[in-house]
Amino acid sequence: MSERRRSPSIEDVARESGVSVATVSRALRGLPNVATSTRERVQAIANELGYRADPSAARLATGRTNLVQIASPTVDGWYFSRFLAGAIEHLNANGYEAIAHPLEDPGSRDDFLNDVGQVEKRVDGLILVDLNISEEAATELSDAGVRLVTAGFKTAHFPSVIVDDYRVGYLATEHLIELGHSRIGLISGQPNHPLAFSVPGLRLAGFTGALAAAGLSVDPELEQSGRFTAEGGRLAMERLLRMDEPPTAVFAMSDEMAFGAIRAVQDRGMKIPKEVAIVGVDDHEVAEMADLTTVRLYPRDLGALAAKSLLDVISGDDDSDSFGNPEPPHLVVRRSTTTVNE
Amino acid sequence: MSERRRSPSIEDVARESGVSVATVSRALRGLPNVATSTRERVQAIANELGYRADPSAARLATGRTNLVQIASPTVDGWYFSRFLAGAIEHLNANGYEAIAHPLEDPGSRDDFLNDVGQVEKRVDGLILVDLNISEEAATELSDAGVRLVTAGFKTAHFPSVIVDDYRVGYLATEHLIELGHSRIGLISGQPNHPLAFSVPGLRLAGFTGALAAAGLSVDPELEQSGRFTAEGGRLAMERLLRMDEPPTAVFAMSDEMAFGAIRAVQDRGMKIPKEVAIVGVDDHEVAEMADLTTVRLYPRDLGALAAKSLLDVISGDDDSDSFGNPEPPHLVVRRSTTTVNE
DNA sequence: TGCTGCTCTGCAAACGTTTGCAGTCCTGAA
DNA sequence: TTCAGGACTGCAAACGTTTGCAGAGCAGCA
Repeated sequence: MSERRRSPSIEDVARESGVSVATVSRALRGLPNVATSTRERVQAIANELGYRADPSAARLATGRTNLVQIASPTVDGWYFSRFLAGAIEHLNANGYEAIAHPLEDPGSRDDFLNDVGQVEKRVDGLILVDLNISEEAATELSDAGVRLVTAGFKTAHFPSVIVDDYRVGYLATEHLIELGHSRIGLISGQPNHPLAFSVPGLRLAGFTGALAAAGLSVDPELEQSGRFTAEGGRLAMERLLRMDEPPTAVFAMSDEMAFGAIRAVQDRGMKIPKEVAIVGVDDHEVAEMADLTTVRLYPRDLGALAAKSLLDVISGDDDSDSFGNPEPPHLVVRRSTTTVNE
Repeated sequence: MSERRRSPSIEDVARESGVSVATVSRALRGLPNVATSTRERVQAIANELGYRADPSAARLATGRTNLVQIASPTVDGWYFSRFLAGAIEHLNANGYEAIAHPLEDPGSRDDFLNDVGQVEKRVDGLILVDLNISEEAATELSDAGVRLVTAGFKTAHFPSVIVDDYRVGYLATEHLIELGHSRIGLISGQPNHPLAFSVPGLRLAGFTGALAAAGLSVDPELEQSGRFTAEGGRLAMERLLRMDEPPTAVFAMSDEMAFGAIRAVQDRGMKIPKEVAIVGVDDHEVAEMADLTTVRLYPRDLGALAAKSLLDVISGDDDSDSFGNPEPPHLVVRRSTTTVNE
């Protein structure tokens, strides 16, 4: 059993180098007004002793934690995991650690909302991704002085970084309409909680918007929830195909659901895109292999941008409420909708 | 601009309820030896004031952070994001927050190794997943008193939670051999850093082990790196197919690489499994849709198990070095290797 | 020489908890 | 009636930093 030796404190460094703790603190943090000679000596001793400032003590003294929390519906979805990766990379590069905080079930969302006012003491900032928050909650957060950036939706109080999900729905649907389809199915996901996933609503709006622009009516029966999973997409597509008058094209709100949908179509022995055309969203790595037409998103970039924005807010230069938004979503046409541009 | 009011401290609660801060602290944390009446009064006041103990101060006083760090090669890979999800869920359910810390590039790995000794002051525990760490580094960590659980590999010093990656390679390869293949390609990933991804080596060992058991020799030319991405898998497969004597079957170390490989085969106009059989690893959601034979893993369960183990270690009941391991990997046969069991 | 102002350093007060120790009060038994 | 001991509470010392303020020393200038 190896001994658990107490790690050196700032006092040890001070004693060893014959200066006060204040000077050590200043020397090590690169503050001005410390003689070069002392600074070097202190650094040497600190190095030798393997000293690092205790984060808890520093946090207590400064009120800054160098911690950022990222709350998202999930941590393992295609979109969110990439968002996380982009955000964390940027945060780590700037000396912050990232607390990943998925809010999968309504229970954890309630918990989260309950002590959302305490967030300010736990972390320096918060990134809320694709989680609708009520205006009251936003006000409370704002009053509590929480540094917050939202991603994927907007509030009145905080800067946000968004993807134009109306456009996503519009582009996909417009594409299908241009190909001559008029009976278009929708595989969506469902919001259900005060802190609900905000994306489906916007994509739905884009979907109906495109239909309306083309003078087409929407048939509510043609919308099926796929719960944003491949399996859910497959089941949704099966329901659509079983209808008396099935759609000739389908817009799935995510590639994963589209994959499931493709499978359901193939299992019925039907041909894509001849009998059913399918378009997804994301441009999942597998989409290319599956020849899936899709609306490409850039979650990793978005995460990085959200992180950057938050750090700006934290450091005080939050002059503008809107930060440069990333590459807008755009359509990538493949063979799941057309055989033309091979 | 809304006012930034200072949040109430324990002193405010104490004054308001006419007791000392010590009593407040004890009352709120449910410690014994506080009269029920006082406890209730204090709780009421605390509630009314919206008081929550400042985590930084509590951490400084107790030395416990209620923070756990999870270091993994990536945060957005299929496997790792699910591992994370499982681990975080368990941690959050037990009052811990999780710091996600990807170590994508060698630079960040070096940084990580450098102040790995300081980990103990930042968090209560550390989960290291699929990152080979040298025995010296492990010793250093152990000496520093770091609570650590490794996942995906073992060290002499810490409990671990593992998936039998030798078995993964063996099962996949054995399956191909049983189907009559003798010239089997391998799409792998490459380790390159002291803190390297440890999985490929074991799967490779299982691969060669199975070949050896069948009296087959290994042709080093048949191993191509796919860098654990779909695109990489596709390129690797293209290289294999261009060989003078291409393999009749391929074992890809991940489903994503297998997807790319499938695509490469199809682009050549070749048939799966007739001309090339393919087996992957993971049982990615899309694998079923792609009819990909694969070795199924349970990363989410593994993450939860790792978290559980770490919490056991933290709370002191780390009697055993090995914790129940999760469901072992097993083969899921689909049509990318055989048309028989349709 | 005397004064101003700058550079460097130290003192000590926060920051907001937790917890060992000691004290007070009270109940019940001898 | 006395005393032991238990239940409850408070005092004050940590925990390890950061930072406002003031002082010491010194150089430059009048």
